[in-house]
Amino acid sequence: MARPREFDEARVKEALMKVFWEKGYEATSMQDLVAASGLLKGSLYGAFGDKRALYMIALVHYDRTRIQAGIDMLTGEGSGKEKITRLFDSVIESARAGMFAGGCLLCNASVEMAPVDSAIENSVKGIIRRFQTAVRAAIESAVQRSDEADALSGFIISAYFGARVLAKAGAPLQMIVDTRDRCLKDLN
Amino acid sequence: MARPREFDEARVKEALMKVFWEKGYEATSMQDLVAASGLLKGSLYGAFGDKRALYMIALVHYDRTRIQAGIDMLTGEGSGKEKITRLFDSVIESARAGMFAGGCLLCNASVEMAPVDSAIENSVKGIIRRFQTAVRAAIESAVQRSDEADALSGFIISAYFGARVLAKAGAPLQMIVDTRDRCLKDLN
DNA sequence: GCTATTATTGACCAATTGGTCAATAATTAT
DNA sequence: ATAATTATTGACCAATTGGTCAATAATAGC
Repeated sequence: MARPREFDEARVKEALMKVFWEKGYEATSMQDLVAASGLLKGSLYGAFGDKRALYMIALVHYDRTRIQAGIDMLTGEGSGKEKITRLFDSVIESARAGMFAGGCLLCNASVEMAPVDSAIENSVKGIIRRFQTAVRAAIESAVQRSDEADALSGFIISAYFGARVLAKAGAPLQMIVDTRDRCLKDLN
Repeated sequence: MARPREFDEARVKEALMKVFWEKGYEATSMQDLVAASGLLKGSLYGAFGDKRALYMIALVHYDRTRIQAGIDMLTGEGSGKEKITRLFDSVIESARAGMFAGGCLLCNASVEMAPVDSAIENSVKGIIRRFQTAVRAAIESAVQRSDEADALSGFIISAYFGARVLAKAGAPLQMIVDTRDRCLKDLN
């Protein structure tokens, strides 16, 4: 009944996300998004909305791909200790690789956008909640008393976020390794 | 031999810092800095340099005031456990207060500026090093084997950064409390 | 008082910002 | 074929961006 879209929505979302991921919200211009997506400004507005809406879409896409991949890592097989190890090893790996300066979009959004955009804040909080729930489930069997899992999961999220920030700052890799090891200490 | 400055340098630096602290680099305009400092653009440029230089000055000022205050907390009297407690309690306190959205300028700079400005990156790394050294010194006597202090200090910095990010995102206060408690666990 | 030096001022700049819109194109249902 | 609907296009916009500069003002040394 109407003219069909010429672009692949998933591919465009991925492209938009990568720009915000690497540069942050404010440092990203509509020109950057136009260049990365292959769409023209008018099309971006027509299809998705303004810059804020694009950022929100990017965050949701990050959640559904990268965060979900992390949660899958925590949900798969292996002991709780192995799962948390994998989680931090992915940080170490990407820090070692260097190059891509994005870090973790969820962290970035927490620092840059959550304090100034309540819709983003709510979204970020929801993602953190889901993330923590997955961590809790992963360690529930790896901990002595199961009520420890609650507090431990919050703490692990903190350490994870901190490690991501340190990695982005270019701090010594050893700090991240130490963070991982300390998080694993009481797990089995 | 020349016309004297009409402004109080320390006061201006404090004002500049607060703007960058609250809004970040990109979201801060020269107009914001002009308004906050009371100086005109030309004076800011003449006295300090361009926007990047102003940010650097703000970061150094943050180091010499806020970070130093944190280090002083770690250097004063009390057990290692008490010192680390104080450190995290300051996060909890400012998270509870809400209102001021700045979080920790060092964290913010790690996320926003370190990856795109090598001068800032170096400065951030230096501050983190000093911070970690102070934490190590604070816990050296609070730990069983003194070689633990090395790894533990890196981990505590991670947890601290993570707590700051979670606080800024508006995550549940309980997560930060849990982070603190877990960091204190092996200290005495 | 004059000179040299530096600070302050505000007008000014090109470039870029996020965003709009009317014209055109490509569909489907009739 | 035509009408209705939606997508694409690129020119266009006012506002703001970071930054410059010549004129003026205030000081210290002579």
